[in-house]
Amino acid sequence: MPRTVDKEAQRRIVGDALLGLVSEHGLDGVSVRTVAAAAGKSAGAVQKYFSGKDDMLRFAAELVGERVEHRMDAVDPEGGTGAVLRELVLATLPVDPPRRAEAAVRQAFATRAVHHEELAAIQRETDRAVRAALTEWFEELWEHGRLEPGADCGHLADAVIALADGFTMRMLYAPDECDSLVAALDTALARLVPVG
Amino acid sequence: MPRTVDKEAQRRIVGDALLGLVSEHGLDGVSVRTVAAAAGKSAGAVQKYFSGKDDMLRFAAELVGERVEHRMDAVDPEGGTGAVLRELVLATLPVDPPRRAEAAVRQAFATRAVHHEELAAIQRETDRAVRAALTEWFEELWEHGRLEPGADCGHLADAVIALADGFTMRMLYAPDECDSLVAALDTALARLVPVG
DNA sequence: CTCTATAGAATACGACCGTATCCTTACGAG
DNA sequence: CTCGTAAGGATACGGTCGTATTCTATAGAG
Repeated sequence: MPRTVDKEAQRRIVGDALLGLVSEHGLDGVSVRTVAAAAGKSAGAVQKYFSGKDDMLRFAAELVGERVEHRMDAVDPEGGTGAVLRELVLATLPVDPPRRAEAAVRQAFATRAVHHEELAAIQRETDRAVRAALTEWFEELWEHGRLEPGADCGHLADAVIALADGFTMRMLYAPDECDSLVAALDTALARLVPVG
Repeated sequence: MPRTVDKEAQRRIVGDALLGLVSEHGLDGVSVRTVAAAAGKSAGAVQKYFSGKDDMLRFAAELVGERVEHRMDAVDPEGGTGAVLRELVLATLPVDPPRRAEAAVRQAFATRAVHHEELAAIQRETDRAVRAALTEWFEELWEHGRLEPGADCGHLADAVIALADGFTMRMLYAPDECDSLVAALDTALARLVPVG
């Protein structure tokens, strides 16, 4: 067998370049050629790694999912119950350049998913994982009596996710209101999840 | 002076066609030609009404803003305080085909606004109006003692908007979870805004 | 070393894009 | 009625898109 190369590693490099491009210019700035250039490769090269643009987008969307879950796992360290939840949500909010870049990417893919069933399935899978983790976290709180008896942990998780996504969207196109919005988030979380 | 025509009316017709196209295929499905076809006109005709595609998008974005405010004004009739707030939020959620179409359009423009300052300004203006109305509504509640004394009406409005936007986004790419998400919204609203 | 299959670049092709430029038609002022 | 002007259709142009195809060079098996 002749010359070979780690295809999965190359796909990851190209996927990273694609996500960088999306964070800067949205999905509209993504073409096979611009992605290849951003990855330091020729357009012909990326054609060897992906069967087409759709394959590229699907791969990148899964990369985004991985990153979200990884970012939430990284918060886990304990602290005040309310503070941990706050950090859990802030981890995904566009409050600094790197988080803003990632949030812009998530929003771009979520919007494309509205009319793209394959991407929608990936979005739903990511949501399912995040929701499961959050629900489990709430259930632990509940078992320790730090949550009122009647609380529905699943609904609570959905509400926190929606709150995070909603604030994310607004912060993305209104960066100046970021501080005020974080304050609003804090009061909302305090009301939604009254830490025992 | 020769033959004339109501330009603003024509702009509105073309804008409507554009929004219909966006609701079906996203902003990617929008080109001067496709919009013209959807409006039953030739591509050359719409060029007489708009200075370019950007002008067209800007006009359509303002149309969306008008519709949102109009839709919220239409809810106003009184009822149980909690029920009114619920209806106010549900009015913008994609719970049936027409509302889904409008929500998809809003999300598409919000996402483009992330990298398009002109559209972002329009989004912020719409948000400002909605937030002001909601804040005023909360302040009335507060003055009637139906809200706890320390409540920050502005922050509450921001939280409700974020909640609505977040649930909207998720419902758009996960329509099957719609019922469950509405249930989560109800519990979230009950906790966020404890109706006296 | 030789040969072959692959990496990767370059190029080609047809489609669609936004916009500019005609051209024909028909209304309305004089 | 006549004529200038706006309406609106048709077409042209340069550019970019996704993808298919072609070519060269190189790494590894024998």
